[in-house]
Amino acid sequence: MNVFAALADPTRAEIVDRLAGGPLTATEVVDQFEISQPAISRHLRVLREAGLVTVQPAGRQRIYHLDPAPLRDIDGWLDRYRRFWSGRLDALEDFMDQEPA
Amino acid sequence: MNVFAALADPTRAEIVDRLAGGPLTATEVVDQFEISQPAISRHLRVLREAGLVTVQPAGRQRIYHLDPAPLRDIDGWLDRYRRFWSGRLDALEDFMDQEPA
DNA sequence: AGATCGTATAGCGACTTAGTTATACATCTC
DNA sequence: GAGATGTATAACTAAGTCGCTATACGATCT
Repeated sequence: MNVFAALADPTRAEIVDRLAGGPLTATEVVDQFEISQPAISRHLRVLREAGLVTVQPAGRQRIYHLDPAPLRDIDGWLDRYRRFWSGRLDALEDFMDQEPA
Repeated sequence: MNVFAALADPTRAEIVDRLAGGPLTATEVVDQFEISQPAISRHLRVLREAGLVTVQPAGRQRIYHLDPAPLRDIDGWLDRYRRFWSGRLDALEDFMDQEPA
């Protein structure tokens, strides 16, 4: 559901990162981390529920693919804030005119 | 610390959204939500610790400003994934053409 | 069919989180 | 200085999360 929550866990963020390099089976993901297979399975479930990955069954294996849609959503959400760092000086100035404690 | 974790809470995400419209005192933030003042105070603390807001004391008030730096960081992190939705067919192909062991 | 493999789920414990009310504390007003 | 105001912290509770081990279950192999 909440993509930010799904990405908040460092293990999950790293799984997403690895899947950016191409699909992986569940076991291949397990092999890249120190934690147990059930723990990875659960992370994959959370990523699935967040829409960040899709599964393609292949016999007894599950091939996990990155689904970039939620990341694109975040990119869109960031649009509201880009003015703060995209060279609009008035926004920057607006942001700057304070005395940090 | 973890910006994603800070943004995972819907109340905090909305506080960030409101601060994009300009600085607000703690009380002004409290007035925009149904939850208690201490709850908001804690959310503001989390946002502060995540670097998403800065505080400027003004007498007994605290003026909270959005700090876009962590959002810019997310924007940078997304660079690794933009190829997935920015129409580059070779990247898509790159992503498709593999046969996991 | 029976064993094995790949993966998911169940159930538990330790820890964290988000809310509450009560209270502390500094600042302002009188 | 005394009271009020703005904000943060403390103490607690309910609920969620993340790890583990044990186990279930379908797919494959023999």
